[in-house]
Amino acid sequence: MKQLFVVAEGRMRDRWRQAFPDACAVPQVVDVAPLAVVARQTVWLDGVGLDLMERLARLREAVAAGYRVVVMTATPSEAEAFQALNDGAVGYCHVEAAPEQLREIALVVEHGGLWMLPELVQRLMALSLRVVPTPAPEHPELNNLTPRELMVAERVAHGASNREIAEVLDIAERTVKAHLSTIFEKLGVRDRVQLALAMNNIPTYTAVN
Amino acid sequence: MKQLFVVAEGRMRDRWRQAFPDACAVPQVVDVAPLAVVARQTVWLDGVGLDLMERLARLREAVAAGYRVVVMTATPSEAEAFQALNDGAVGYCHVEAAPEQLREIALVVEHGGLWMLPELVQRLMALSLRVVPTPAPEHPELNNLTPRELMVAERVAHGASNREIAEVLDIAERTVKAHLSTIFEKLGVRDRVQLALAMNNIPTYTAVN
DNA sequence: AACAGCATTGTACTAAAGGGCAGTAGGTAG
DNA sequence: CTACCTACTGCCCTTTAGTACAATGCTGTT
Repeated sequence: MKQLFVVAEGRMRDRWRQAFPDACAVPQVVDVAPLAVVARQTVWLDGVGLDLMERLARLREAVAAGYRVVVMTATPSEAEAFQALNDGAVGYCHVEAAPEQLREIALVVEHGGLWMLPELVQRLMALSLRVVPTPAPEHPELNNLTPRELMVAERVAHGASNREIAEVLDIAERTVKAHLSTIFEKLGVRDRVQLALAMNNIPTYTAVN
Repeated sequence: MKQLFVVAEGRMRDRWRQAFPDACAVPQVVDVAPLAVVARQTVWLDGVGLDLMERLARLREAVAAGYRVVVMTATPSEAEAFQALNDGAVGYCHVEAAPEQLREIALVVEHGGLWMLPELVQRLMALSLRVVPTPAPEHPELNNLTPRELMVAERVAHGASNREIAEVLDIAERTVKAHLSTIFEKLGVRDRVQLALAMNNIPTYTAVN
């Protein structure tokens, strides 16, 4: 499988050459699109020297042309990564990635996989969990809370300490604790952290082990 | 690379056997963990017959043990997929996937890639874009966290206690605290509750009432 | 070699959090 | 009136959380 490197300066980097001896560099995808008799070829997009819009345009062109596109950058950024993958890229890596790394990436994307920096994968998933139709939305047990308990719970849900809550509600700190104890039991959580997460519809996985 | 299939019923499916003639089935990952002399082995987790919590527990065990985990399901769901990948899985597919497909997936994950149903990839990206571009609540300081610190922070963000984190990461509770102290300072939060909220992009009000 | 950053852990201590027990007080349903 | 719920609070105690100070080992870089 031949690799196509799209570079603004039209220059191949040594690492790419090391990774794929028979790779070739092209200034733009459109130029080679007609030549791509073999469908599903992999295109490596070097964004260095291009601004955001230009890069995006190149990416879309390549994707539209039916290529598998891996976006390379000198300054990996979360936002850019997601943007790229969202626009059809199947990989996002550093321009200076090691040759072995490049070959790994090629292998992955050529077999239908997605490749990005491990940290980004984590971030991406964490973020998605917030917007995905929450499987456990709205605690029904919330209705079992008394008005006063709800006040306390809401403040904990926003990171307030017992002392702060006591001050705002003008009650003793002991009372806040008393409310919290019943709240914990009613909602089936064990401490204020889990309460805060539950109040914000964020799942907690600690019950096991 | 030998494939491990974790199944509740202890039964291999024909398709798996076809894809990997020398694969073996095990009832649970923990049972085989000591045998895994070769690091980074791939584990296929069949969740059929298990409830959500059980599946999650198995997944975490396997991930903690250092395996690459592919979660298989009979009823693919967006939420479950993201959940699984968020908890460290690197693949999510159908239990009845074709043998060729399984081999593709194995290849992808063994080379550091991520594999999931194409539709899910689209959905995932579309969803992330809705939350990522918002520069306001984004914590840029998150990039200042070291890998280890990030691990701890993630767990706290899911409601884990120091002891639990220490157990999972196999370090002293004291070390967890040490990491947390640095995290608090780096992210500008004062305790684990605010950290958990910050990690989930939930605003905190403590100054005002 | 010297140095910085990361990861790790210990002792010891302070401060929150959380719970058990007990008691007061107001309101409401029976 | 009695029983019950909600709200509130005290004392005392245990468990977590979090910090201060100190130290070791490893891994890169200069």
